[in-house]
Amino acid sequence: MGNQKLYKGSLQTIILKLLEQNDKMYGYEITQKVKELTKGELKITEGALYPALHKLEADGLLDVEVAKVDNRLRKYYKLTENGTKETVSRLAEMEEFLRTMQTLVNPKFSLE
Amino acid sequence: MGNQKLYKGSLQTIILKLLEQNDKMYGYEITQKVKELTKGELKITEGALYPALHKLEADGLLDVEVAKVDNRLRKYYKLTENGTKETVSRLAEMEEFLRTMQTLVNPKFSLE
DNA sequence: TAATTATACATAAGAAAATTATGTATATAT
DNA sequence: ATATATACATAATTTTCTTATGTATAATTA
Repeated sequence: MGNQKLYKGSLQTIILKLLEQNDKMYGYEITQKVKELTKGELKITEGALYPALHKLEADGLLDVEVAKVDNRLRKYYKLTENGTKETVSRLAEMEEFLRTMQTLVNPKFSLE
Repeated sequence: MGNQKLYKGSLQTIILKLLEQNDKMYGYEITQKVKELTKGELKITEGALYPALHKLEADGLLDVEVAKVDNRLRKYYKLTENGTKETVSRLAEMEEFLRTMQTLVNPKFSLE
């Protein structure tokens, strides 16, 4: 770690991608899933996650459904129709970004 | 484009990398070089570039040398000794970030 | 059984890093 | 003559995060 600032700007895309794969997830589950997938490399903080989820919902990309499990609250989020479309384009942008950064920092691969 | 916000946090690393390859560069030259290398994908704005250069200099990673060419001012930046060290670690962080993001958005490659 | 950790949500204050707008000035191309 | 390119700079604002704090229940550990 120590490179957390590089992730700035990519949180929404990460959330959308996870929801594309998992149909519905709740906030805490997302933090754990990301920790697991990245082997602890990326830890999403609550102060970043919840505002991001609220924004995606406000923008019409996510629907929310409240559930009570073991007497504890959970908010399940899933992609709306618009969210599904937006996810495709966000992922395309992410891939382009990753390719571009790779060519910048590792010019060996820039001519492929 | 449209994915400019993904670059947030990576500008310093880009600058350091270019200076590692080119010994010394001035601000405007950096913007043109990045535009060229990324085929127009990334356009560094002056409002981002100059404050970033000033910060890197203030942090002791860059030295500056003023020159006058064709009656126009140029500020040439080059890596300090510390800047060279820091560049190595920033690039390592960047590569790790790129790998992690790749596994998140493209799980096909996550088990390599 | 008391205290800590894990689960699960939330928001507010502040920092970092951009965007956008604006400013100055010279050289070159139309 | 005017617009574009070169070359620097900063201020206001926005976006997105970190850090700190708050509430509450469940499970684990000392």
